[in-house]
Amino acid sequence: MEQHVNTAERILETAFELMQTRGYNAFSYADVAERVGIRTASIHYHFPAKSDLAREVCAHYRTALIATLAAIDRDLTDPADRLQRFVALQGRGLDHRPPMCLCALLAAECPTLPEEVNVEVRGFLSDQETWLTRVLGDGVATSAFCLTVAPEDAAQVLRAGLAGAMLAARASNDRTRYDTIAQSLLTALLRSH
Amino acid sequence: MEQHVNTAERILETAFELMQTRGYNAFSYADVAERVGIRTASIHYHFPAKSDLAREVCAHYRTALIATLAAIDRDLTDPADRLQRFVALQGRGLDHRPPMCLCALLAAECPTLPEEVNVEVRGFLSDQETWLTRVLGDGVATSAFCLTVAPEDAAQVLRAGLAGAMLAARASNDRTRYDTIAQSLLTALLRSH
DNA sequence: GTCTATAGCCCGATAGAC
DNA sequence: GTCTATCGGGCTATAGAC
Repeated sequence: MEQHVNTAERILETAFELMQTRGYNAFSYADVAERVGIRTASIHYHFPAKSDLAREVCAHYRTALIATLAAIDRDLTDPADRLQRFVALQGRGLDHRPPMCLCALLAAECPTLPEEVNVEVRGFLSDQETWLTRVLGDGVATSAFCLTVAPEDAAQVLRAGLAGAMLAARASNDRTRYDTIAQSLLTALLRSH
Repeated sequence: MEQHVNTAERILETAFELMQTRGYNAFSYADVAERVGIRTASIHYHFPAKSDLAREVCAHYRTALIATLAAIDRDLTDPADRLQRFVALQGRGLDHRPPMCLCALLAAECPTLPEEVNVEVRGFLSDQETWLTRVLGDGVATSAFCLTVAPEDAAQVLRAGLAGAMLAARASNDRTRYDTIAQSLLTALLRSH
């Protein structure tokens, strides 16, 4: 019988939380089943293979990322404000744990990931860098700030720095590390006139 | 009978290469045994548990890192040159694969790592940031360059950025990405007078 | 759609012969 | 020190009852 709250959705949400904390290789169908309150065989009904589940988790949250970026564009106009909001949203970790971007975690596992998941990871990176490049370019065009490198290079530096900051924050179990590094990074990248 | 070339050393070297490419969870004693040309039981003789092997791999290469940093200090005096050398050495990947720092990879697995390995990962981060802070501080003191943030903050930004750059390079399977991001990062951080 | 049961594999680890 | 043999467990995945 179909659950009142869609089972596939609950599986996706649970798998996302596990992947965001443990990555792909270190979570199992048994972990998901236990949390959702079903058996592993039921997960296979909705997602035949683990790679299917992981791919759909990525696709689901890439869509959410795109929506988040669109919301930033809608709510704020100043490029510097948009960047601050982006940094802050990335910094919202699960519960009270350090923040972690699914994309950054999976990037570390790339050589052992199913190719279809790797495709999503590269898409994640591309989505973020495309948006960052545009916002950074806008900032230069409107003289909101100036850059010492090209917008597309600054975008890659910013995204890489935030990913490294999340890893450092989780490794040292210190949430504040992300914010410290993120703000220093913005200070170093963006110059007011 | 003891091997002509110490078996424990060969195990350590092989385990290091596997950990640098796959991380901790995705390599097995079987992988190491096959490459070294022995049986898994023989590895257990030298390293009783997998956590023992991983800890010793980390300790071994932390020592190598310290030696490398000391060599940079010995060979070069200009702080900017020292930073460039640091970036270049980190960028030397295995074979023709993208560069990857053992520490950055393991940081992604922290929540699933044996605590004794986590201790080494934090030590790795600390070693690098201590050295970078000193070199960056030297650069400011000798007016070789100036910083827009405190040396300890710039050190964290630099290390995080390089870690993120390695992950991006490996995810997109593009070695040049590391160099591009690293140079942009240095350009943004260091200002000449 | 969810279950029980199980296949088949890989894993880390140990016992004991040599 | 290295081997063979094996244990116990976790994993992904499937078959088939309900």
